[in-house]
Amino acid sequence: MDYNFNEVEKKWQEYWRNNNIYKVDIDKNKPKFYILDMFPYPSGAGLHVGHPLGYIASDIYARYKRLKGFNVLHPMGYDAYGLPAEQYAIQTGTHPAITTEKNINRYREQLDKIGFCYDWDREVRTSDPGYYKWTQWTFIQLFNSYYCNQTKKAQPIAELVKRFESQGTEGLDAACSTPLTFTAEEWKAKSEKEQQEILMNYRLAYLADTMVNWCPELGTVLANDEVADGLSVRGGHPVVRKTMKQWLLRITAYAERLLEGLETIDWSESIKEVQRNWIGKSMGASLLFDIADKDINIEVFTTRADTLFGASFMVLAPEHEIISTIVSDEQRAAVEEYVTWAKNRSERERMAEVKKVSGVFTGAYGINPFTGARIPIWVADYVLMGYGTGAIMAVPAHDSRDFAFARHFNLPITQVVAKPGEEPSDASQWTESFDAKEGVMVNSEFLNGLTVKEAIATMIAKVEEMGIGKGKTNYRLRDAIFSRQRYWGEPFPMYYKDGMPYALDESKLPLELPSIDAYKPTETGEPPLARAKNWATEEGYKLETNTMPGFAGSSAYYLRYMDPQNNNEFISKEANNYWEQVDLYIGGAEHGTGHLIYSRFWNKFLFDLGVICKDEPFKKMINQGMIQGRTSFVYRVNVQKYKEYFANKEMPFDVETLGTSNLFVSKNIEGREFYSDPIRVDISMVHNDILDTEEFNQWRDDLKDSKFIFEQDKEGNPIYVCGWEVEKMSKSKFNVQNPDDLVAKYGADTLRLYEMFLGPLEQSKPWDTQGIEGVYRFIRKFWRLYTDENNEFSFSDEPATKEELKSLHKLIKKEEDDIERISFNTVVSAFMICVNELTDLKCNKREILEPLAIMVSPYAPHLAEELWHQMGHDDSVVMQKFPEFVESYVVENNFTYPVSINGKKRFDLELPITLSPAEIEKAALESAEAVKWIADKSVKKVIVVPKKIINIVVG
RNA sequence: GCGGAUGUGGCGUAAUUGGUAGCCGCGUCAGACUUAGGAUCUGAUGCCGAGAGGCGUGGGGGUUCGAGUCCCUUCAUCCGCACCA
Repeated sequence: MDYNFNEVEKKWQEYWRNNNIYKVDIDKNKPKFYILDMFPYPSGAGLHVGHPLGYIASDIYARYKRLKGFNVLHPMGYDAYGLPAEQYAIQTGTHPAITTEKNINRYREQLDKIGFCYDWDREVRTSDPGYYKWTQWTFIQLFNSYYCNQTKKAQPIAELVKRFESQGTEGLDAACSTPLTFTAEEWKAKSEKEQQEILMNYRLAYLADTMVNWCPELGTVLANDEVADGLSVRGGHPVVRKTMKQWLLRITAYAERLLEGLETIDWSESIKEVQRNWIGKSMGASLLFDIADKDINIEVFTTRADTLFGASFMVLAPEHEIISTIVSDEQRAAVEEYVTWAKNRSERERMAEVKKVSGVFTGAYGINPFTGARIPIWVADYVLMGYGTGAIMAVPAHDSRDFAFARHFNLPITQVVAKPGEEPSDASQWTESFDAKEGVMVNSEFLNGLTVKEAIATMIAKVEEMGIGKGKTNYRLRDAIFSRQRYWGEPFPMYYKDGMPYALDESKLPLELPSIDAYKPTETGEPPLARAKNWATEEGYKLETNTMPGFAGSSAYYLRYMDPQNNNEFISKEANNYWEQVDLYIGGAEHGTGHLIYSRFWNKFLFDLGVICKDEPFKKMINQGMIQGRTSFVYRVNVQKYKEYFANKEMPFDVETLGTSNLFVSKNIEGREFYSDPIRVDISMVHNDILDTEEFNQWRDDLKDSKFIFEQDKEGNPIYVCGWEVEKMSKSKFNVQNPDDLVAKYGADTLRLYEMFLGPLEQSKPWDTQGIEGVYRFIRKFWRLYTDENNEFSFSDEPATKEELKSLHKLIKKEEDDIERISFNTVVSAFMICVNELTDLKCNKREILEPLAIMVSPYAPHLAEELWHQMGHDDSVVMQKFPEFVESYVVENNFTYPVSINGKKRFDLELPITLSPAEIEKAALESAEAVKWIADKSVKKVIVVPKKIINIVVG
């Protein structure tokens, strides 16, 4: 009988809970450390081994920091609003709160079994009224704020009103939907409703008609990051474009700060790049083109102002409002047809046909402001209304899309940039455009001879001087659509009066989610909340029936953990000033353009309000990789293919007599890949890639008479060998590793260690079902260090030997070095080495084993706690201090140098560690081995790297 | 197309950051204890070679006394964005 992890783990989990070991409070005598996991959405499927990977890593880091004397905040909670519970509610009528509660309890049970050190007193749930009160509160603040581009921060909308009253829009530079100009008098003359409409143009949370991603299947709109390839990310339902009145958050106001802030935080380069792309800053110019024979002009945006002389046509997005004004009578019918066609195409169709060129001529012409040339204006859906001005000047010679368009419709192509080192050529003969921003300008009047970079600057200066354009920065980032036509989400704290939205008084918060009789839209197509009885204020004004999206509740949850029970303010100054921000955030990289950018935006807004003290929410972030499944396959013989394959050959087995429906052939039987179909098989029936055929027969009714063509192992025994592939872990692929099963079989500590041992945290890797045995052996070996052959604890109080100390000190150094690099797999290796060494040394000394138990406690907390108590301590190992690094972990006084002759290692030389480089060199050259190797050659050079290597160059 | 990574034994990986490549583990092989082993323990295990020795970090080139690590080039795989003017 050796280590009984079941008993031990249960005992200490109870002890930790009963003694509130992991409770944390503000303690100004200690430095703080805030380490956070992305909180999970509690789905019905429970956890698989991939989920706890990041949690285990953060738990180890949190425990380590605590041993190092930090006051560690390490909380956990639930992102409780989500579509699955609501879909389930629609189907079954079960209130999503009930489903969610059930799932949360299951999650909690699973998490507890792994032995995390969360302070559960700080748990938050986004669907708790006490929590979403502050989500609603933040929304009201957004509604009541505008963004001043001069002070570069959010300011109260009341200040804007005062400004309008005294000076109108004079001198105003604020983020807005459409630039407006009016005087103070004009403002005062407007009705209340008109004024509210104007303010809506500036609010950070505003209501507007927008093109949205409408998902008919889900009955709601989705944000851009919730749509991929024209399908909803959750559920994979088709998404169409549609204009609807929606709440939006003016995140675009913060584009520049979101971009700049990336420089100040310690995130992976790849995720920063994802965010930079998403923000998509590009600097260019906006230019005005007059329209021939009309008294209007069109504004275009370009990053290539230098190529203006090469603009041979213009293109408008199909949604561009000027189209109907400029279109000629002859072209009107064709244009209208095209616009209608373009508008009705789904996102998916559009994406699938990106390469297909389509468009129509409007019959109108723009005027090149420099040459006066008339250039035709076209409408085409490759120009997007949502970016820039929805209109472009097309320069086919230097833009591949314009080039394709010009080729298709036979429009002129004019070269204006000469490739570096080449003479200009006839652009109409080109097979592709020259898009690079290099080379020298040609055919461009005053720009000729300038480089592209110079030409851009010169052109912008010129158009600014002429008053027909100006330098301008554009962002790809769009305002975030914030309305969802669903039930299971935060209600907006807004009501409607005279058709305009107003915020509820803050004292009315939280506005609780009402009960309704069914969770789907009303017959008239209104959102589910319209079903609620008396969904109106006390005065009888109608309340908003949309709810907030999933990212609302997750955008500032990390702040609430600092002060989770505070019912009077979002977060107290005291709590925020102490905990400041998240020091280490661990979670998946898939939230790069969603949660992680919305959080940064909310954080910056709350910072502007003065509610919090840090401008960025997450100082350092680690993105853990995904754990993939390793799917096993069996191969079912396809009789037809089999007969075809062996048509002219002798058949190795007779399919007719063996039966034709469930005949499986082992992986390495010759020709198998040509006549069999792979079928996924549950990994629980496969050991070391060998199928347990009896279990397989009992797996499903339709397989109970299966027959097998075996291959032979080395001893000639018949075995059925399965194939395998790395895939996403999922129930339908029969490759799910359930943490509960693993905990039951090997214990939580083994699971924790093994998840870390699997490889670098940030890398995606398949779950290797066999490797866990090795870690399990290590755990038991560790246990045996502390126990004798009768499984009794026994320790010696003798002083440790140099060798034993060296082993321990090496481990301390390794653990301290690697944990800061979040390289836990190498630390686990170091533990294994140390335990192997100490086992060989038969070490049972207290002096070694006590610090060792403390050191292992972040990784295997249950085992460590048991050992600690068995050594006679009353307090928890969690509360101990990490052993100090002993500088002289190299205990010997000698150092062994590898000596190389001409870069080739020849022998080892042992020298005192105290020698200077010159002395080392001298000793090396005089050594007997060196003399032998150098022989008659002359020594040209000696390279000495102290404590590393000696290299002698001879010739 | 643009951007970000990553390439090391049969497999997962390591390498003191430019200094003896392959630590630790899996798998495999051999041995011990066993009626037995999907148990436990011990040893071996990069490749070629009987051996001495040779070859080895995707390929090619370079810098260096010395390169998995730095530079150039090329190939392959994965991920993200994508008609963004």
